[in-house]
Amino acid sequence: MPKITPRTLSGFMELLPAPQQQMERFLQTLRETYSLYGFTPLDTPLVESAEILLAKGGGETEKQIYRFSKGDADLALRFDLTVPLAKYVAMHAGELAFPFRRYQIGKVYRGERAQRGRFREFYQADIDIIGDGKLDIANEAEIPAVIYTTFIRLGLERFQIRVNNRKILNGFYAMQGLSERSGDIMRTVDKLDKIGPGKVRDMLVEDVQLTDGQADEILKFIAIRGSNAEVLDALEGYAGRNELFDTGLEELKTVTKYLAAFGVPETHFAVDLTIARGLDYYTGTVYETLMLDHPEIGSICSGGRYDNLAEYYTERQLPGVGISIGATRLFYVLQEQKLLNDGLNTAPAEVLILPMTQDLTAAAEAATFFRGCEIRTQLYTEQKKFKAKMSYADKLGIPFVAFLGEDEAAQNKISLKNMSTGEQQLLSLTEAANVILEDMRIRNNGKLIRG
RNA sequence: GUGGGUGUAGCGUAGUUGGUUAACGCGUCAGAUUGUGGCUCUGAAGACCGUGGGUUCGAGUCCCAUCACUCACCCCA
Repeated sequence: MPKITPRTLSGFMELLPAPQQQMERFLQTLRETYSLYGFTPLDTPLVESAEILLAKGGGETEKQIYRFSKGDADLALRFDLTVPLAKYVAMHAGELAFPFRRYQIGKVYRGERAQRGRFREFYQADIDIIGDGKLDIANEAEIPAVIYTTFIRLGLERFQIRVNNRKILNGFYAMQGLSERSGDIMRTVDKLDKIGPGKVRDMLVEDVQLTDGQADEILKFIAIRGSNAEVLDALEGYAGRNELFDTGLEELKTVTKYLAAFGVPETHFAVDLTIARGLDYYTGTVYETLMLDHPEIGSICSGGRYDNLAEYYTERQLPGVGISIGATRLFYVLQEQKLLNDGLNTAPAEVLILPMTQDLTAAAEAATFFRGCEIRTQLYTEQKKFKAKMSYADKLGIPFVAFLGEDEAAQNKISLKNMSTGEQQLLSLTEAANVILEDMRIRNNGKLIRG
């Protein structure tokens, strides 16, 4: 029979068992940290009616979304987790307690060309806080604090959360009489790090069609750098000329102040007037997070404040603030840079039971006993050569092997072998379980971590 | 969507101006070692050189097409 060559589509990540184990642990850290901050988990369907997902219409979403039909239904795969959240909150507004704080970790789909660190199917790990009618500015400082803690817990040090405020940008452009073209300008200015100020100026003049004077004003504005206090000081120089700008500046000052109280050290966040990206529904504070040693990968986490989350689905005014970690991209970078915690055991079990007899009863009973002790246990059931069985444990990195042959059975014991030291003892099941549990504690620095 | 690059055992690669049995490492399997893995040694299996066509006495090598992958742009996590 002719075979179909197995392949995985480009832009779709598929891992071997050991890295998958690391991925699960990675996602688990995200869940634990999010819930530490009082966010509740949410899951929504991967597939939604195209009408819902494309309510906003136009733009990149329309071009990149996976859309298909099944019978008469016009369906699509979710493009992000924010739109499904908007639908969910609009639908259940009457039943939810506001401010509604939810986290969601799920796969999203974008039909674009895959690239290094850019996937077509990837995990987003979102947190959002949705208010009913109003939402206090303090939330805009708490969100990056969650991100800070998450990254620290993942063992990362070299990252920086960059913060800006769209009101400042829009207010500033309004001062220049450029409100109409603020989107184009922001997108151009955002490339500053990549292409440099000279090129940005050229693009502003040629593509966005600004006058030389306007371009120079913008360049001068985005050239404002320094410590957060210095940047805020410099912005004061523009105050009093535009109401929106002044509001934005007040917000940015407040966010900066609260960030410290939420435990984010100044080393890990920076006011940066060039960041503006993210989806265009952001109306206030915006965030973006970079790995300092790998800026070329781009943002691994971004978000911001939006004033009306569910405007396409309800009359109810639902302002919110949220952020999204590109979990697949982040995992990919960590794996590539060998920043994942490789010290932790990625084996599927702590102990492998090797029966040496045809009858597996005693071995199955031993497995049941270990599992009852909360020890992850595998039973090797195949009648293979001893060498092959040992080799199986070795390849999977299983720390202990328990032999169960006639000698052991006669004494109602097992031979427990520690695969890293080679040490082997004849023990009762209870004794063996204690040895394994003790070893797990040592390997995990005193904490009993399973899986 | 636009523009470059690359396709050779499971994986990573070599392959001269076109020349006869396509090479190497890792991995796999077997044996040295029938109740002891990793390390070592010995041996084996495994590739119609992405696919289709063309040029040529002769194509892994040159040309065209096609598909796949990949990088950059757009956009974005």
